[in-house]
Amino acid sequence: MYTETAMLRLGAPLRASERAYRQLRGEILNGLLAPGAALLEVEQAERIGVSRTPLREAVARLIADGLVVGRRGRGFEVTDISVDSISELYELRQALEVQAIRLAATRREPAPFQELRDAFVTAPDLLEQGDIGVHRYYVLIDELEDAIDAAVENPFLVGALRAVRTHLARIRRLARSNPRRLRAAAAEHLLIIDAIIAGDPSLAAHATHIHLHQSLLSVLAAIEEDSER
Amino acid sequence: MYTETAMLRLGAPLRASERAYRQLRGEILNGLLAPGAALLEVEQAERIGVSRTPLREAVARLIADGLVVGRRGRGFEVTDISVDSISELYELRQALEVQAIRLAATRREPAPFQELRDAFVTAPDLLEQGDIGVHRYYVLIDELEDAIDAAVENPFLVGALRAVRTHLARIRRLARSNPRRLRAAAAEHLLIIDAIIAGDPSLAAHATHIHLHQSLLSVLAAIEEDSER
DNA sequence: ATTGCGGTTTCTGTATACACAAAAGTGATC
DNA sequence: GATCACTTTTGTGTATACAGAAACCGCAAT
Repeated sequence: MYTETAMLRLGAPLRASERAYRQLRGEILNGLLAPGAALLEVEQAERIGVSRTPLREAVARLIADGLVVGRRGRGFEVTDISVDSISELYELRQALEVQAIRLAATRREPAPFQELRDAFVTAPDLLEQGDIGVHRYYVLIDELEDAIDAAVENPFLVGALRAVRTHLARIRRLARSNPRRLRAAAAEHLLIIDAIIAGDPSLAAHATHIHLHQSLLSVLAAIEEDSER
Repeated sequence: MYTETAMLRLGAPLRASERAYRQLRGEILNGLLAPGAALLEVEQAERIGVSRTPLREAVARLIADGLVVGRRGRGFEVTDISVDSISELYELRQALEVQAIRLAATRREPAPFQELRDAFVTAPDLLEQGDIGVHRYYVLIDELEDAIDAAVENPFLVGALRAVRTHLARIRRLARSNPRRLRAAAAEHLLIIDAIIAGDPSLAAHATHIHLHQSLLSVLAAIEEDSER
């Protein structure tokens, strides 16, 4: 029956290892599995509902992602995020994003960025609308990142960026940005987009450098603030 | 992205998955397993002398390293190296090495670089001595890279650099550099080292940029030459 | 009270068996 | 001779069983 094969392809019974990977990754990124949390194979395998073999494969991928480390004797644990590691991550991020933006401004196809420009112009309004607006703003940023990735056309660079963004997702969680910072960030993004549209790699690179500098300062300040309470 | 440093005690027999990983990785890097070569689980497991489970783990790590890709229908194959991918890799490498050198020049502890400087001054002599000298020269470069990694003190950045160097090892194999290029490269390295010792991040960064530009040109020329024969 | 030791338990590392899907081979029919 | 259905083979995905090692716990000795 053709419906059967179709269902097998589309209805997508994901492989168990893939399911385990996505679930664990998601739980780590949204903080459900906190830094330092122990991952025991049998325990996690039962919880997720797969056997140990696919679970091990999932954990191996998480280790490669840098989200999990094997610990000496027993099991694995979720990597923790220190203030130092945030600064270090941003040193890598600076290098990658500046290069990516530079390439995007060089090879740009302006159309998608024109659309994004329009969206970012109205971003400050969005940020007046509370949590829903903030969420929409983050979606916008995702779209910008996707557009940049597409414009860069470099699997190596995009891959490295993806890895960095994985860690950033965790950092954002523990240092929620304030509205003022988000408005400033929107303006910075707008400048970057304009530089890409204008085909000015140097301007785009400098604007990105500044943006990331401010972003790091804001993150560190937010964490400082949190830890004082 | 750095791979698990493995919890192996000295003297302890290596885990089967680790053995499989190292052997396959080595064979891919030195060209024994050529780009495009198929990796069948059962076949490779028998050859290496481990069962399928650890072999799968090894392959998963190779995929994370970007040395192997899962292919359409069946099995896995060694990733191939196109001219395009070399240029792309160098775009990433530029970003990482420039940032690394910049940081090394900022945080430098001059001592190890002083020693390396002395060694690089005599590098041209080394290159007169045929293959043995060339090999020694490559060892010198490894030491320079190690010194930079240590000076950078950034696991994220160093991890990304390691990944890039993995791919570079394969590229070097298929584009052996000529002695003239190596002599020029030695001079370029000397300039970079001097900039680090002088604590001049900007000079070091620019010198690195130039060096990588020349390096890419040389690699592409060598490949062009080879393919014409 | 603390520390050293041995048994117990738990967990990982590895092998293997089974199930299911895809490709290749085979034969029959037109 | 070509094409299509069916069988066989091959290979992956998953579960599970087994072995060895590390942590835990209680007991005893100082």
